[in-house]
Amino acid sequence: MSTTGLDRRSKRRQQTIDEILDISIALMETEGVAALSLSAVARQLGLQPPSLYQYFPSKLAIYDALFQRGAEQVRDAQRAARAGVPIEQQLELGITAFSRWCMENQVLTQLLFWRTIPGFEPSPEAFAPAVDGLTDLKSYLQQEVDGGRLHQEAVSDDGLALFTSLTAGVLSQQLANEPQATFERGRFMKLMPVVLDMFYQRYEPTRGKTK
Amino acid sequence: MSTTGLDRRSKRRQQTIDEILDISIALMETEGVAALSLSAVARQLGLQPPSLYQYFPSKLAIYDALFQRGAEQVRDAQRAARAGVPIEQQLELGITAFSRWCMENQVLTQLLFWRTIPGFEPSPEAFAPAVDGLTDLKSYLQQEVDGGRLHQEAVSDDGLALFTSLTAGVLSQQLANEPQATFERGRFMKLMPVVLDMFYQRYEPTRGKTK
DNA sequence: GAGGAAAACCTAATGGTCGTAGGGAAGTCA
DNA sequence: TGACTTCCCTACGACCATTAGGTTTTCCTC
Repeated sequence: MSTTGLDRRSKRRQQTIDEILDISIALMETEGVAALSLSAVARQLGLQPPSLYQYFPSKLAIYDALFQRGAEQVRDAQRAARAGVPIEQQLELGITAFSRWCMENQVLTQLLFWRTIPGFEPSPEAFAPAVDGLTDLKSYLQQEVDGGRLHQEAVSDDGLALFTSLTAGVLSQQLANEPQATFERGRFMKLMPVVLDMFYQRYEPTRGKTK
Repeated sequence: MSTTGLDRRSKRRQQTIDEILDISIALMETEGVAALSLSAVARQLGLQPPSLYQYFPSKLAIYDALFQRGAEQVRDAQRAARAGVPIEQQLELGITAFSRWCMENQVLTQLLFWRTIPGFEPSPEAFAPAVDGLTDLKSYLQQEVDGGRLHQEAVSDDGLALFTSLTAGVLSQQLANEPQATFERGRFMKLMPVVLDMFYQRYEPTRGKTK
């Protein structure tokens, strides 16, 4: 009773914040990630531009919130895809979920994996879920090592860097050269299983010398 | 005699154009590729901003000229590296030259391989040298196929897409996560020979089934 | 319900951006 | 010298992010 008002107000506030982020994403989809305009957001929201400063201290703060949102979403999408699945399938399903999410959220993907917004660097808080994702990846690779499906070296720094490079490469090419494609039909996206396969071959457990 | 004046003038003009491009690159290096400001360029050049429109019809035209310049440079850097070298080394040397150029020209690399400038799409003219580069790559892969060092499939559309994805991936990760590194010391860059090796393994000529 | 605090929103203004219009000065050629 | 082109300028319009400071609305307490 005594807190209903406060709840009500802060709820409404959160609603507005979400709305700002939604509108921002929509605008970036049509105008480009770096072309986000606070005035345009305010216009769509029926507010005057300075009013947005009630919710975000600057334009970069909006990018930061979007970064965090994206990092959380892509992390959770992978976790959801891996939940309740046999261990030896988890890595592949995670990659698939990752790829699909990226294609369906290209704006956020660009923000997350290419750092091209002048002056923007994610805050530690916004970056935390991205670290989670990397930790998840490491633990799943470790599972594969423990299960005898990957060589020990796969979880080394080089192994991880290679893994992320392979996936980021396919993603990067798809976004830059054929962004309008869907996840299913992307010319580059369909290479995702291929590079995963190549990774497994490189870190074959039996004769897994890394040169 | 009669044309000295004209030559003189057009030479001076070309000089100014080059100067504008040089200043633009320098500014983008410190401020970010998307943060290029015509006013700032004019300031450094000792001109008023509108005067730049004598040399470029718009800001995007500057990006276009830079795109072309970058595409030419990276193509020629690779060609130079491969000139007069045994065939079986050309591909690797080309990749090395490519990687080095990209690390030393990150601004242009970003413009070439990530398309993140709102509203910018390279003109066919600016894109031409990039097509050359891809044609070069194709012919060198074909050489490797003919020399019995790669399977026929390596020059298929998938093979090419895979090749560019592998290299773009390493590059992408390096630029996004460790841009201040040099070519020699980059955590991801040193994976370039690794992914090249993986490519050769995937398209081994003897038992080269592509699954 | 009335009073007061806090939140939400506003207008006005600063200083920056790109790009256009139109005019003057300098260089070039007959 | 006179005509023509190129170069550069000032002035302007339309946008942008952000700050300052005032007003209205909303909500809680009394």
